[in-house]
This record gives sequence, structure tokens and C-alpha cells, in this order.
Amino acid sequence: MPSPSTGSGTASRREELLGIAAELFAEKGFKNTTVRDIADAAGILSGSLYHHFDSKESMVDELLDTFQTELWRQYDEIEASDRTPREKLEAVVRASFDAIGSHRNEVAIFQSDAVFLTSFERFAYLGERNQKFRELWTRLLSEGVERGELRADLDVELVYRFLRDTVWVAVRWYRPGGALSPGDVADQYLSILLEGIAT
Amino acid sequence: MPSPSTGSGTASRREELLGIAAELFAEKGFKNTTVRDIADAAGILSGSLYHHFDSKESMVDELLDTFQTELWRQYDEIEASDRTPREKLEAVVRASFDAIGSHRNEVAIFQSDAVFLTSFERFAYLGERNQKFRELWTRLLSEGVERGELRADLDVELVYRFLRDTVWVAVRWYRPGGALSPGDVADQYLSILLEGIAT
DNA sequence: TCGCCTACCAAACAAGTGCTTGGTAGGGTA
DNA sequence: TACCCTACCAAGCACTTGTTTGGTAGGCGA
Repeated sequence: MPSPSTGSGTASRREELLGIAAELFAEKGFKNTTVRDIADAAGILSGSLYHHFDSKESMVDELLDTFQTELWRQYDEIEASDRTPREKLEAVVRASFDAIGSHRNEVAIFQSDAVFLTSFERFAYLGERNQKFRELWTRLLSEGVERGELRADLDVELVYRFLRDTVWVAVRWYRPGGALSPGDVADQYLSILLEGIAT
Repeated sequence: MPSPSTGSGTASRREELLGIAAELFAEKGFKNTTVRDIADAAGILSGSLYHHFDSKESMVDELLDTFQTELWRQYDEIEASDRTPREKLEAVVRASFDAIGSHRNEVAIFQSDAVFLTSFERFAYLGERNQKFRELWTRLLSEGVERGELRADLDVELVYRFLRDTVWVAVRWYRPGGALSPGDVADQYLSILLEGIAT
């Protein structure tokens, strides 16, 4: 059987196990997390995981695919909205920080393991999403420059990488429940990014 | 054939092997690189590595320790110099980008494996260095604010993390020999950081 | 009571892991 | 010649890895 049916009644145990796996993948990396680690954390034996999932790969696949789909639903909505490039840029940055707040593990897994996983055919979609992501963000930056909303003397490609990295790398230290909400962090990041830290 | 006697101009076999290991550690991560990977890349058998090194851990230890020592020699020099906080901050950022240029593999290894390695007693010094690093950078930021060189309305701790991450994460995409030198990248990063990207 | 389902255990498997051991080819030194 | 040194090979060890197999306890509808 390719994958257990999830249609009937409670898929709760499966969801629970997936959450435990996500936590461990995020903390130690996909390859450095063993199926025995996951099973131990769940209080079962490693073989029992295979009643719920095809493979270790299937677990991370399901986690990343679900997350990416949801994130892009928001991006698409922002892109199609009636705002200036700079406003759209601010909106996608805020949506990304929200994703760090609501899907911390998935973002962390993507950050640390995407390069490794993309080498497998099964995860080719990660590379495609990444390319689409790059196109969206650089387009918004370029349009912002054209409209005079953003500085024209900077290398757009470099600003893109700067922006992308600063946003996503925050998952390394951000912990929900702290003093700052994802929105608060986004506010300060955008303030730094747009206006700089100099007086 | 290189001169067989030790200590002459040509790099020793040991150095050569260490370089090969660094490349693989940086590319795939420490744990995901096997001793057989290293040996294959060097054209020898895995057991033969143990003629040169105690263990796989020893290799990464030597790489990181050497790198950190050199980097901190520069940081200490900058800290002791006669400059304003903002100038010192710019100098350490530039020194860090230079490190990405000259020790790309070591920086990459530190970025992706420091958390994992710090859990071993042998690598406790990584945690200490990290703490020292945090103190230096936040002190420079605070002093910059006090002197009126930097904005006072931002959370220093958050700016520190922003700054730290933006600098070091660049190792993920920076490739020596490209269009931009480490100095060029540092210039643009500092310009964004200090003045922002808005018009 | 019967059969079926979900969730799990117990045990094993082949492949891969870091590392050890005993040996050897070839060059330099005394 | 005799000896030592560096750099390596060949084979194997104990352990960990993801995964498979056959079996079972307990709940539920008919």
C-alpha cells in the first residue's frame, strides 16, 4: 500500500507522529534524525512507524508539501492584490514571518535540508518553488526601483539574497511565546531594511 | 613529485586531506560526510585516513579551531583600534566577509554544524566563542547608539541577530571568483544595513 | 459470537557507519 | 647492508541505519 488511508475518522495519531517528526527534523536535521529517534519520542518502536508512513522520506515530503502549498496560497493572493510593489514586498515579508510563527518546524527543515533533499527526484518541486520564489521577490524589487519606491543604486540580485536570507534565517532564533510576535519582528526587520540602522 | 621531506614549501599530504575533508563537510555537513567519502575524494581507502588523523572529529576540530583563532586575531585588533563604534562595526563586518572569501568551507561548516558539535564536550569552545562574539557585536551596537551614530528606537538584541545572520548566511551563496569580491559584498550589505533600501 | 480494523510489538535484515589491525612498498639515513 | 619512516592497502570489527515480516491486543459493528 502506498499510503494508509487518511479519510476515515481520526487521523489524529498520524498527525501527532508527523508533528513529533517535524520537531526532530527541525532540531537535528532530516538525515541526522533516525526513525528510532522519532519512535522513541512517540513512545513506540521504530517499526511501528511504518504502519502510518511509507518511509522516512514520506514524512518530510508531506510536511514540506503541505507547508509550501499554504504559503504560496498567501503569496499568490498578495501578488494579485491592488498594491504598490513596495507594499507587496512588505506584505510577503510579513506573511513569511507569520509562517515562521505558525510553521516553525517546516521552515527550519526547509532551511537546513532543502539543498540535500532537492537532489532526489521526489523533491524536485522544492527547486521549482524556489525558482518561483526568486522570480516573485526580484520582480517586486525591480518594480519598486522602477516606480522610485526603492533605491536604484543597489544590485537587485544581491538585495534579493539579503532580503531572503534575513527573513528565513530568523527561524533559527525565533521562538513563539516570547516577547515579540512574528508581526513585531517583521516590523523591525522592515524598518531596518527600508530605512537602515544609521541615524 | 613534491619534495618528500617534511616542512618544505609544498603542502603536506595531511594538509591536502584536510582541505578535501573541509570541502565535503561544507557541502554535505559533518555528519552526512562519511570517512569513505573523504577517502574516495582523496583516492585512498578510508582506513588510510587514520594514519594522518585520530578521528573524523579531529579533522573538523582542527579546521574550526584554526579558523576561529585567525578570525579572532582580527576582531581583537579591530576592537583595540582607535575608531568610533560605528567604524569598528563596519570593520568587523568587512573582516567577516573577508573570512567568507578566504575560509568559505570553515564558515559553512560552522554555520551548519556548530549547534550539533557544541553538544560534544570537545567542541565546548565553539559555544564560548559564540558568546564572546555576541558580546562584542552587541557592545559595538550599544555604544553606537549611545554616541548617536545609530538609531535608538530599535531593539539592540534583534539588530544584532539581524546583522549576525545577514553576514554569515552569505556563505551559502557566495562563490569566490565571481563578479563581486568579499569587499564589494560588504560594501553593499553595509549600505543596506546603515541606510536602508528605501528612497 | 464473529470478523475486521487500528495500532502496535518483537525480531530480524542488508547496507552503511567509524574505526582497528597487521602488513608492505619505497625512499632516506647511518 | 641494515634500519627506520611515511603513506598506504586489505580485511574486518561492532554498531547503527531504514525497512520488512509475522504476529497480537483491544475496540466496534453485525
